[in-house]
Amino acid sequence: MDAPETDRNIKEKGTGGTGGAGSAAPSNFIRAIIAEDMRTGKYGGRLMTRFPPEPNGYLHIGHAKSVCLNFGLAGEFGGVCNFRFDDTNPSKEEVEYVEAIQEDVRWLGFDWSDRLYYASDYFGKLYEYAVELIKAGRAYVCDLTAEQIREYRGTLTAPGRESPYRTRSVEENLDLFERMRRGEFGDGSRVLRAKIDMASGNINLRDPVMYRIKKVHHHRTGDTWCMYPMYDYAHGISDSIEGVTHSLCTMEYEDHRPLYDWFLDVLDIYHPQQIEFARLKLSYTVLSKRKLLKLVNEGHVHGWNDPRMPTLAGMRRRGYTPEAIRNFSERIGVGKRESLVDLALLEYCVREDLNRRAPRVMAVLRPLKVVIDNYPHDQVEYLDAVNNPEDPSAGARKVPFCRELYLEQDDFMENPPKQFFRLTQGREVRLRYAYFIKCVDVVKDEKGTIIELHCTYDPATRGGDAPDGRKVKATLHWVSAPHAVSAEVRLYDTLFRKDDLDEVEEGKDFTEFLNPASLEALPSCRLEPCLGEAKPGARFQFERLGYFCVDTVDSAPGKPVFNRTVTLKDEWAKLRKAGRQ
RNA sequence: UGGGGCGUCGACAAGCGGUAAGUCAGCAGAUUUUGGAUCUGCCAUUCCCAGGUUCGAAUCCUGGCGCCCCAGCCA
Repeated sequence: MDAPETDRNIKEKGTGGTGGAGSAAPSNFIRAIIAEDMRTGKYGGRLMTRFPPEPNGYLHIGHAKSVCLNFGLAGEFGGVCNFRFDDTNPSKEEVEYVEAIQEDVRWLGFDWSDRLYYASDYFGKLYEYAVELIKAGRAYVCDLTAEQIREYRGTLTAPGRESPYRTRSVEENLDLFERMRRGEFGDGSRVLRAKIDMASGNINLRDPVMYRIKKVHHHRTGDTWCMYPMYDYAHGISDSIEGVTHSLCTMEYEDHRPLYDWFLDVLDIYHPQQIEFARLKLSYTVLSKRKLLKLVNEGHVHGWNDPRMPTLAGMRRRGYTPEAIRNFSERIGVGKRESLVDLALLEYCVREDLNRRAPRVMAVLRPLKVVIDNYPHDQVEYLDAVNNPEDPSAGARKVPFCRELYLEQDDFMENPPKQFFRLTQGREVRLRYAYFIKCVDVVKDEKGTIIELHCTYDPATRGGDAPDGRKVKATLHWVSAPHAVSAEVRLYDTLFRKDDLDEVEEGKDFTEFLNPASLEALPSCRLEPCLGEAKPGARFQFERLGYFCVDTVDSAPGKPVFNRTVTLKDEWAKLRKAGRQ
């Protein structure tokens, strides 16, 4: 195998690692194994990993962990990572997925150069190896039905029985296998099996199926084949053909490793090593393609890219950044034990990234009309506002201010608890970048709902500072009523009300724990005028509220729809919540 | 006496015989024109349990206990 060493896997700057001295990346057992193999020259100083998704669904945050691990480690040690679709089961796989998956990995920031492969590229070679195994007396065609094979397999505690077809001659097996290939037999009528050990404690070794007949059109090979190789047979050989050195997969494949090794050993071909790590579990969501598919198919969400989905497509639409996800992948570590990662860690990672880069703007989600009684009727002032206090290079902008404004309904309380230090009657607060105002009157409708506030402002506090040095306890965001842009803003909460959805009691379905309040759409929010022309995908911090991005699907020119990516940390919300309990 | 894996703070996670890193969460305080950000301090005398070896054990040994995975012609 040749070993391209100049390819770069990482488009953007990687996260560093322990490959070099003084790096900050935490160590993990896989990095340690690779470092040791590199040190001893086990593969001639070569490192090749691979990311092998099956194109039968969209990638989710759990896959991101694997992508970051495989591409990240390769980048760190000067190796490469191949992109390979594990497309051995055409009845479940679709081109829609192969395209979406590539887009997701590219978006995450990784580049596989020209190393895009498909297990189906190797169908010919796989067939030849199968013939070789038959000739060596290590594989046979079995006529048992699926049901019979299951019966003969035995149970977890009882050994299996050998198939009556196990002793067929090499000639007969060769003939039958060739005729299987030619399509002479019906689906499910025969399979090719490896001849290993029907009494093995490891059920995977009880003469596993290598090929099954499936007269199904394949998205790449068309109708060339009417039988397809099974994962266990195809995967190790694919790794071997490509010259992979470290084949990383999740823990449930640990029992398959003896089989992975068996095929390569018996065939006596290049032998990569399989290493297993624990798959990611994230609180308040599900990470299994089966469950995600169900959410999509049953309409619990609006597609794979619904912003509430833990798919990369959903998270991207929600406003997550690749940097945040890569950082999250690094922080969670890699181990062998099952663990449930706290959603709060993911949210921390997005906030950390967005805090640095998202321009700040003001947006009022639940508008409450305010009239500044002593402000001139036809006057408009343009006040200076900082775009990002974390980034001076982001500059400043002008924000219009006039007599009629909108404030957030939550920022006014008639009978506030003592911890509430926002606006109330008689109290003075600051309007960000504008003036100190004091509430002098409250207007209600016949039902007693507050519909308007009357305030006075202090002209001497322009910009937000009082020349006499007096302080206010709160600074509120606001928007000029006549200048405001109206837009829909979608607030998201966790998709589920339960943190660990594997802990669902017998007889209950995980969908029973869906959060009915996971989406709240606010149709008429009032935004600062500059937001009218925000481009789809653009991310902002709405001051005091959270990070939002322009929806790429439902926004129209001049009529943006915003998705809340994540809230800001909120002391007041915490106090309120504690007070209720 | 089926096979395999795993058990370190509320959640992740270092540690590899020399006397429990770090991060998130939480709590307290400083600071603040975002109750944001930032900064400080606190948060495992103890590593599933019980024995043993050792001057010394989360790390080694023995025996328990607990959790996860495997009986697709899925991956």
